[in-house]
Amino acid sequence: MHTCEHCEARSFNMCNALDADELARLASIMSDQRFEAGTTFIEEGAPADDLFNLTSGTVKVFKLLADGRCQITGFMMAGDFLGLSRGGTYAYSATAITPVTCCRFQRPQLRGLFNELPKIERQMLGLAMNELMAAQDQMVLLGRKTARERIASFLLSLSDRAVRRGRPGNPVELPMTRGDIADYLGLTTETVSRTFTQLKGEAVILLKGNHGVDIQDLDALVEIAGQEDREACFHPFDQIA
Amino acid sequence: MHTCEHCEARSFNMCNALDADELARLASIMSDQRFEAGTTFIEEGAPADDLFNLTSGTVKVFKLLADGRCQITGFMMAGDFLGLSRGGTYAYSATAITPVTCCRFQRPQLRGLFNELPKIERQMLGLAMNELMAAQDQMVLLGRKTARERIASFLLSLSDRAVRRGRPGNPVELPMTRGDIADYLGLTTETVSRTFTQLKGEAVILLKGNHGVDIQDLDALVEIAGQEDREACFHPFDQIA
DNA sequence: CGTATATTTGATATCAATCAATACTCGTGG
DNA sequence: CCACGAGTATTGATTGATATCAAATATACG
Repeated sequence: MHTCEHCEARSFNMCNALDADELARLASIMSDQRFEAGTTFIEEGAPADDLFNLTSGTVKVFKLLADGRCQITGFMMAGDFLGLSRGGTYAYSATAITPVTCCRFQRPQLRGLFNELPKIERQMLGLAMNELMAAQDQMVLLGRKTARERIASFLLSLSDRAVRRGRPGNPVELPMTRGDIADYLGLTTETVSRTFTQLKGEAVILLKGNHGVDIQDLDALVEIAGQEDREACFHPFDQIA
Repeated sequence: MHTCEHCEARSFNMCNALDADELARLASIMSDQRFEAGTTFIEEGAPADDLFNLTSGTVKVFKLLADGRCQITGFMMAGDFLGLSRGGTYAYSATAITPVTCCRFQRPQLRGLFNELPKIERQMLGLAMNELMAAQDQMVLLGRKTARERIASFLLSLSDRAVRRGRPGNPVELPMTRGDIADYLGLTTETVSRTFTQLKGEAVILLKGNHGVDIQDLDALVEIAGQEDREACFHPFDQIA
């Protein structure tokens, strides 16, 4: 019997809003899946047959322009949903940047479940609202922040996210490459690297190899980021009604 | 009796998914409201007591940084919802840029209605998904497009939106100022102006005073925008399941 | 009409992109 | 265990797109 032991306790996800029967019903229509690092398992424009709920690992969600320019719209982790579609085709591409495990739902079956369990719909609405607010923060970052502010905001948001998931907020783990960070923040690899170096020189951070950052002066980092409200997750109702 | 005669027929909104009884129930908890141009009726951080559904006019939704930098995250029109909150306070500010009429819902009452009419929840989920996809397109624009591409994309998206609302797609109406456009596209007033002038010089557009643009060469504009998929609105289920 | 506001246009500055090496990391096999 | 190599990151020099600063027009509104 498939329960949700793999859904991390603090993660804001579908499972923790359902009772045992409902979980069983949910489990009956989902299958576990695993992707190697580097696997692109959702391609923008392809038929959107499945919906995924990550249980471990990190995924980059991105859109490409015709000439290859890439904008990463988010890094997805355990608890996050993937597979938003527009007119039956995926609205973005998704690539595993670490090995990933997830639950796969087939759309027709999920459709039925939605009618059976309105709770799930509410939960999804809450998740969508959270994503929407994160998207708005990212628009502020991309439209109006300097490279320095972007990097500081990024580190803080990764740290907050780790804490929310019950992990230490420091040091910050960076499973993605500098290029991925650049594609997420609307910068280039070189600018990301230079900015890290600069913050290191000011003793605000310490680089732990290529995939870790130790925050040495949190106050300074918050100051640099331009202290917008730190992100938080609430019950769906908080956002809508 | 309050019906939805003011909800524009082609607009993707709550009312057209409900039957007469449900509409009446909805009407019973909402009140009409009007705002003059220039009125800021939602302030980021203020207690989020109300939710608004626009019936006419245009509203800019924005976030401010501490030093006054502004990012407009969207222009809202008839059918759109306003009042997203985070922990009981509004997540953004909203200012009418033309005279605006809207329906106001008080949260506690709306909360009850949600439990009564799950349809509304599904409709809201669909709206949220559409907004999320628009937000992702905007991230691509802000993170990776040139000023020229941003202006072209903006004009096309306003045109599409007008068509979807049953209005002519050309000429494009621009109720907002150059400064608003700049704050939406992550540019400055001057760059917006220069880019309009440039496109006019290439006979791609024709400026009709300060608040109108005639698209003279649609193909060229699409080409400049970098032809991502044109936006479209679908049934909520299309996006989720 | 005249005044305030919004827009356009011009000159210059600047931040980040680009182009170009160099250095580091990490996995692999000798 | 170390050397190699491919990918990844850093650093440097220069360019370039857009911001900034500064007038000059145009538009809208009382």
